[in-house]
Amino acid sequence: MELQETLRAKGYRLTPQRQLVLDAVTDLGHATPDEACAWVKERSSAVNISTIYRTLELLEELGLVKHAHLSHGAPTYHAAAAPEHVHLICRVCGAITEVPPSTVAPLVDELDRNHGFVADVGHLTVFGVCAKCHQS
Amino acid sequence: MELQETLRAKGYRLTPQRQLVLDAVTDLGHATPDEACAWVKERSSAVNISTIYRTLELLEELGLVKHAHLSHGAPTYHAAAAPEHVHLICRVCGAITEVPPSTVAPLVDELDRNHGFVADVGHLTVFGVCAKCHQS
DNA sequence: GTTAATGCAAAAACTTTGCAAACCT
DNA sequence: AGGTTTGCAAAGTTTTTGCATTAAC
Repeated sequence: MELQETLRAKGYRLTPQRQLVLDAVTDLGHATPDEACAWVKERSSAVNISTIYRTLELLEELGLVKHAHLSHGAPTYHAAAAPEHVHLICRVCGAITEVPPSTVAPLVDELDRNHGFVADVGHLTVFGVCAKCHQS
Repeated sequence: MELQETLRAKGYRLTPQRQLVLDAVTDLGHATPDEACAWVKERSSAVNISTIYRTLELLEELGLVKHAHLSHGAPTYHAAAAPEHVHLICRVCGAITEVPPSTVAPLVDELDRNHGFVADVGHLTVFGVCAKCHQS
């Protein structure tokens, strides 16, 4: 689905800024508002930081991006078009690994059956220690 | 283990403020720095918000509290002494449910076996829609 | 008496808001 | 043309830092 169609379906307009912000998030994989802003600045004229915030909020409303609070402070956005994935974050080295949702399918089933809770897998983040750091 | 012993083992001192902050987190179950500050203010003389921040950081270093990024922005702390639990957060009504770690044991095993990733269950948060909100 | 910890105030980081000018359709 | 979106600047939040004073040991 084109960005323009999605926007116009709700009376919004396609602007270069909106396309750029979506491109930034898609290309970066994970991006804070600041990082997205920097990405845009590198390859086009700068987009104001407040526009970045407004655009990310809009894109999230449209379901094109999602956000999670991965690190300390800033929220991290990623494109919803990307295949859903679970984040593994190493607390020692900070590395972010992605694993397929099938990994957590049993958990999702369990929560649904026993708690009536429908988990949003695309938003799931597991903190811990990665293989590399666990050796030391 | 007493708070005082734990502190002194590392050359730190026990102060009323530190005891109060730990009490706040323990009693509240989940608390943002601001909420902990309010709790203290209600039953004792006020503790400066910067002291709250410094104390939470210290208590976390000592392993007495842990934090997660549950909501938008503010980190949420909980006592490490409390039994470990997984947080289920409903994106519709905001309700926080706690479930025992056994629920996610299969997932934890899987991540360890296939990715060498040792998950920190006490820090695990699952976003989704709770039973109540899912009906509508 | 030493050294660590607190409170205060100022700064830093992050996010939101109002409004005139510019742009999309 | 008409309504939406942007950039700018200012204000709001949340968190951190420096330093003199106070308190723990």
